Amino acid sequence: MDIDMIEISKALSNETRLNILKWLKDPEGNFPPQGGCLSEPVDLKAGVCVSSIQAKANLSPSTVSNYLDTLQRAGLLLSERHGKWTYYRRNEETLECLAEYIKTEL
Amino acid sequence: MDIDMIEISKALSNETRLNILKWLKDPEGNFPPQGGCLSEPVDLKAGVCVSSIQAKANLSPSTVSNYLDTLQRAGLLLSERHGKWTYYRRNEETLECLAEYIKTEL
DNA sequence: CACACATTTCGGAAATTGTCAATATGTAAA
DNA sequence: TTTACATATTGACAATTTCCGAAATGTGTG
Repeated sequence: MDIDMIEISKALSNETRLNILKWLKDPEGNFPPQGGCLSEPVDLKAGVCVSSIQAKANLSPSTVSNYLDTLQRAGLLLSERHGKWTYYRRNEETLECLAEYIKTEL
Repeated sequence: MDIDMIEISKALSNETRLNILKWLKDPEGNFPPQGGCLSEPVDLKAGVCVSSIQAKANLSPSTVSNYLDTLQRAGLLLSERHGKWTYYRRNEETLECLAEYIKTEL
């Protein structure tokens, strides 16, 4: 796993994006149940849908969609589409690598 | 010690600034001896002067001066003036806090 | 198929950043 | 004090980023 430190730093240098990452650390505590796709085994383990994040961030859907894309391109989030919804969750692996990179490489 | 994650991320989201931080991890290996102030006990422990960093970064003095200021305001570098020279060195404390913050808070 | 809804993409205005040359400041040496 | 050099600040302009509304795309439902 290699870290693109520039992309990651850019992704982290915005308060809302930083908050999204923190919120997703505790989806049950920060978001309503994700009941969108009842027939699929989609629960909070799969992540949180864009509209829930958008409601909490209080920004336009397009902005939030962009932010999530930025975070995903940096490798900090993973997404999974189920029906109409895209569920985003943290990519803990990258977060761990990032902490390790800062400790050893930077 | 509290971490301003946004300021730090902005400071890190530039290749040259990232390189400066890495270069300063091994001043002896990356820079010539800093002999500017012979009467003072200034060696590489105090850091590396702006012109040495500027030569290595291959950017204008003003740009490098700016970058160093950005890194210092983010708490990632410390500076010490000795005579005509300003010596910059890493602030290991902040780097450690940053790794810790990412591991536990983010 | 046609509709409604979740999300993404596009286009653009405003704000920020990158970078330099020119200028200013601080300090040592002559 | 005059000069020379190291660094910092300022002003300018290009490039990038932020953020929105509008339009486009994808998908389940009637």
